[in-house]
Amino acid sequence: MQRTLVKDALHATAPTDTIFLQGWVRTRRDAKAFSFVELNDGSCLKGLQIVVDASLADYPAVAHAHTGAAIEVTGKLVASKGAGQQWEVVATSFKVIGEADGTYPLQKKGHSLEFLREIAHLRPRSNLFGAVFRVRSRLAYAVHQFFQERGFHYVHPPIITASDAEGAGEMFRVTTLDLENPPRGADKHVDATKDFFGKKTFLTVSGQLEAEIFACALSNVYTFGPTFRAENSNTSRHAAEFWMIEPEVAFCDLTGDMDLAEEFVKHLLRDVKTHCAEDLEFFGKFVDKDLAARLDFVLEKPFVRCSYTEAVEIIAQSGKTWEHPVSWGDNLQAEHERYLTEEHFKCPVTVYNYPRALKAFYMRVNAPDAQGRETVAAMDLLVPGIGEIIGGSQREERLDVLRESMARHHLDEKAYWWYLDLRRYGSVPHAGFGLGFERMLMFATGVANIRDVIPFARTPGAAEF
RNA sequence: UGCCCGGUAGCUCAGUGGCAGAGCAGGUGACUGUUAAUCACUUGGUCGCUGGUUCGAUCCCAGCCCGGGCAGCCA
Repeated sequence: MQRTLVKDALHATAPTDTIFLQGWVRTRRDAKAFSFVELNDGSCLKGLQIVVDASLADYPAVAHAHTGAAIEVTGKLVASKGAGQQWEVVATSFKVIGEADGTYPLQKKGHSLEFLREIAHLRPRSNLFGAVFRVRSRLAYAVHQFFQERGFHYVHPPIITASDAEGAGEMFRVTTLDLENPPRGADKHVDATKDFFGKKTFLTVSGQLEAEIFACALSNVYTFGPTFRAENSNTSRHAAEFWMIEPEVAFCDLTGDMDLAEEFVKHLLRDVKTHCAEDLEFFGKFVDKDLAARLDFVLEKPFVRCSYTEAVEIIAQSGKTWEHPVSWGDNLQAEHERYLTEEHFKCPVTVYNYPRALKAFYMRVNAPDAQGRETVAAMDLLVPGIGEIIGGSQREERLDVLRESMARHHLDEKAYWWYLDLRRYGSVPHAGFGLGFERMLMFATGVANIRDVIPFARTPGAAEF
């Protein structure tokens, strides 16, 4: 018999004589003559109430249907006599497929997020994590939908790379060399030419440089895949392995890039709001009371755009005492970014045109300002509660300027020969950005820790599961 | 990596320099419709680890381990 998902059963418009369900027991309530079993199959937040009469031949099985047990139920879908739900199933058959005894760690009571992280193999069965991972799935779909509908092509840059995408942080080394006894050259250093790829290789920290190649051929492209950073970062917004989306657009300047970023963020939030309404309502109730208001607010208003130079002035004139006072040329600190987006503008803010010295070599150099200060066409999108969610730039398409920037960063042109070739043959203005998928998910759900929006978090000292 | 907070039953937590506590979960029973059901009874402990102080340490001290928060770095 065909299985019906709880989600579909709950949306029934009429009673059904026979329905077949499979799932896991969330809770059970026994009376003298019958039991209530709440069945959840992950298809949606809510469970379906199963009523098992004590006269049923299968009734003894109910005693084994503890919280967490896997069950199969056949029965009639009927209007519930109780107050809490529209539909319930009166069982005609009730089978326990996989028992769960009293050591099952998930209880009906609330658990701390820290505890649930330690049982990452079971936490998807909780209300909160079921909701998180349904939203994660939908959000990934919305990413593809947004770009595909706009004529962007999905490209797959390599996970293993020899190019040290400068400025993006520490990299994980990939090697098959014997670490106990590596081959050494005449200079006693480890001989990387003996390694699997004949050179030093790493896990990618960004697919951007490769995406530029494809943008300069297919015009509009995006990547969406895992990204690795070996920084020893211990914060609620950093993971060593995360998913990143990197669109790259040919014939596009920084303004077009900021437009795309804003449209993209709004599309994702709008989509989740439409298609994950029940899960978002749950987050609004138990995770972040202001979630719904914040999402509406973000969708309604245009994001503020503010140049780095203006931002520095706003921060200086705020009248606040800063742990790190800022003057032109300094990096904006977390406290400054938070002030801009949470207090001053109370809105997502795109800060653009950063000092050249602070940013990566590939960013396009702007004309100096009246005081002769050099900036690059970079932008960061800051959102309340999280901070930087997007970082992007227009890329330097002029060969001579790019070579000068590389020299400033002490980069070897030979290692970037193919990147320079793009500027030699049919070079065009182009721009792109990177959006941290998990940070977007945090923003969309209100979940405060990145470890709780990724199935199995990889952070310094932690790679369980 | 730095600074700060924490670790007591399966979970959430209280507590004390002198026999280890509650609620929930588990078990037994009761209950004619429950919704984190309720009620009665009940099982359950290396008080993170190691060392020190003490007649006596779960409690005080030191080191270590683990978890969390913030900062830096970033998406």
